[in-house]
Amino acid sequence: MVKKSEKYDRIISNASLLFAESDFQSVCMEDVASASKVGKGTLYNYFKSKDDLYFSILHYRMEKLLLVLENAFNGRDDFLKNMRSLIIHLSKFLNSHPHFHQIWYREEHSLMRNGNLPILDLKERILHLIQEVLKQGEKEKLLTEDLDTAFAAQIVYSLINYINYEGNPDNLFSILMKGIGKSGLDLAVEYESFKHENRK
Amino acid sequence: MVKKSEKYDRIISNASLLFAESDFQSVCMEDVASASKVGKGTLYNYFKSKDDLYFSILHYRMEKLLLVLENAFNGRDDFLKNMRSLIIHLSKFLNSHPHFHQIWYREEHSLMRNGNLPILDLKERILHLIQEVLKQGEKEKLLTEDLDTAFAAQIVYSLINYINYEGNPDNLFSILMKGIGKSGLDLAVEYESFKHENRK
Amino acid sequence: MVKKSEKYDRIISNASLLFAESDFQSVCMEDVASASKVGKGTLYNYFKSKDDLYFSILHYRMEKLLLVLENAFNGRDDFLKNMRSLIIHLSKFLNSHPHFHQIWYREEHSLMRNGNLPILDLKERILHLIQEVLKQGEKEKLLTEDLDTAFAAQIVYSLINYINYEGNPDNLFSILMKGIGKSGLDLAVEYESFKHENRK
Amino acid sequence: MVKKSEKYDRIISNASLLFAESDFQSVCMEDVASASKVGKGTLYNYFKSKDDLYFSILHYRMEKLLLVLENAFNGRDDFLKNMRSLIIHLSKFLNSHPHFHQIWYREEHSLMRNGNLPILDLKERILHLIQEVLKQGEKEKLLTEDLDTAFAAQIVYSLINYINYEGNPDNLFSILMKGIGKSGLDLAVEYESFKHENRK
DNA sequence: TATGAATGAGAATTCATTCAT
DNA sequence: GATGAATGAATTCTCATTCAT
Repeated sequence: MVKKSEKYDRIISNASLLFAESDFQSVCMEDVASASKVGKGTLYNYFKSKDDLYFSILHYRMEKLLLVLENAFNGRDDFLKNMRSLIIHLSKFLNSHPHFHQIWYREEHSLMRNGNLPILDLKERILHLIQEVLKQGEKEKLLTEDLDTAFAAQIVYSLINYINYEGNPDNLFSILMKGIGKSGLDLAVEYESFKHENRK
Repeated sequence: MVKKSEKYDRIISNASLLFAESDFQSVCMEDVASASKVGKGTLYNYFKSKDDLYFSILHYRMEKLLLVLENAFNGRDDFLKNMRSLIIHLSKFLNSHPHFHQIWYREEHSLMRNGNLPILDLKERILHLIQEVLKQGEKEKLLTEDLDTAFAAQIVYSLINYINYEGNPDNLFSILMKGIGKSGLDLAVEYESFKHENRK
Repeated sequence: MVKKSEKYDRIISNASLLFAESDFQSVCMEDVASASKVGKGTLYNYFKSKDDLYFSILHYRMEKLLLVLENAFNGRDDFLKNMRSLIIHLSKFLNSHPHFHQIWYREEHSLMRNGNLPILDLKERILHLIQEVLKQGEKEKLLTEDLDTAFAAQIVYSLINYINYEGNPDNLFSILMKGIGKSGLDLAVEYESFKHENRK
Repeated sequence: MVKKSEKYDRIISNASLLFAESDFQSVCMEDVASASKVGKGTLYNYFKSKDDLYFSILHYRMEKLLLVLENAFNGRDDFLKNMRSLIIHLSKFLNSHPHFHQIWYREEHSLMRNGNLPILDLKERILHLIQEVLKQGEKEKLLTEDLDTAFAAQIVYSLINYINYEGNPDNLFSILMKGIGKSGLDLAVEYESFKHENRK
């Protein structure tokens, strides 16, 4: 599913740039074609329609992101390590594909409205993965008792879109950790020292 | 600037609904006109262009929202009361104008890109207001020392879009309060009890 | 139903010419528009689509033709007079609208295939009218006994398309009259002398 | 010219079906290729263009039809036998190639317009053959005196398209025979009895 | 010879905007 | 002011044809 021709990749990349710069309707297929150095008709050999192209960008990247996150999450490590790994890989991925990031953010709502099932499924799987990490934290008694992990996963997910627009995500996650950590334990502090340790 | 004819209001309201249901390009002036029970040409007596109509929706509502928030914020009350007031009024406003809420969320990014100055200015003023409230909390020594209030205001702002989509915003803000509150103080707990007090 | 704007008429006329000269797909809306001296978009104010325009030509003219034939058929006159009247009016009408005639002929088969109901209905009514005239001839004992008038009407109808391409329709109808007339009576001869009478 | 590869035949057959179902522009070379189980490029080894393919269908079949009719017409037999033979073979041929029949009918007019010479030539030769048979009838004093045989051949030709769409062509030809037969002789009656004889 | 990916000319249709009434 | 018929620029998508393999 992930292996496609080099030309498919090229179109996805160039179209991402254009769609990130302007909105869906302001980008025309002619421009996508010439930016990708292919003929207009060629686009339609790879994508059924403009809509298909647009959603393929999301689907293709989200699929790859999910793979990255699945690799980043390692059940054997402890909660803090896994959480940090998740965040770092996520951050890196979004940095490598800023145009995808922008489109993803923009489409959060309309995706639900339009009911694009394959993409909604990918979103569910990403949320599920985050929740898995949080559940581990719960087991390790590091999180607020009675924390609704599904709800917390949503918050993390919604903050994803905030990462990278503000450079260093550590400030944000420091607040997040304190917010969801057990009172008295002050997870944020541990998280901070944890980072310094790792940097050595 | 805020006082306009009844017809202006009607167009803004009906257009909001349409623009919330579909995206900018999918809504045509003909539909806006007939939904508003005016002729197509009449729209152009009130708005220079379709773009102008679209951004007028944002501007008109954000202007009213700012008024509401300015009234809600009362320097004489204490931080918790003001913060809560802010949140409640915000929540109510967004509930009364769900279509505006949807459009606002959707445009967060493109606003910056397109550099629509009057609207960016309104956004700045809303951010500034939130920051003022946070600064008060800082003065009252209720927040994490060295908290970057501008940054925290951004987080609050970004969470605005999350409110109402998940019903009761209290869970969310409980986490937020803990996240930005001073360690040891556990602002979230105070916030919780504060709510119960007020309900009496 | 028959009263339409002058512009509607103009478009129908000009489009007829173009569609008669080339086939459906070879005519483009741009050409129809400029031939009719209207903007391209204006066509779509009068016709939902290119298909609609095409079939409107048929419908519009067939409706008028039916009116003409209904006026031509006069139950009080005798069979020969009515038949001749029918033929003459038909001939005149097709001469005045040669482009329509060409399109009508071309579409005979595809109409049935595509099941354009309003037009099929008009065709049925034209066939019915011809059959009425033939039934009168039957009553007057001028036709072959046991002649299937529905079938004979079909033959007359199918020969309509032949009229005018060969100038004087009298030769054709002389053969037709002999073919359907009662043996011994030689209707064709009567028909011939009838014409000469009328010319005096 | 008639002998071609098996692949040529296959393409002609499959293309006939498609062109009979839809009109020229609605059939695409891709469909013709896949229906014929050859690659798209291969079509262009057999036919210069789509137009060429289309007219080759007509030409190829009309050429074969002409052969059939030439064999059916036998100067030594009498008029009625030859006429009947002509009709039966024609009827059989059109029954075996219904898709060709449909296309042929549809193109009657545009052929003249487009001036496709090889096909117009074939049409002339078919008309000529019919006329030959009629001339024989004239010699045998079976037809209306002064009948214009060229004109009568045209009528017969134009009725070809009617055959098969209405099952048994005998009713039609009975009328035709009466129409062109000598008065008093009543060719139609002879024709009827002739058929019964032959069936024995 | 056979193939089918690539191409781009071409056509239908939409819709913001204008302007005569 | 209010209207909606007229306009044509702009855009998506199709498909005959080519040509490298």
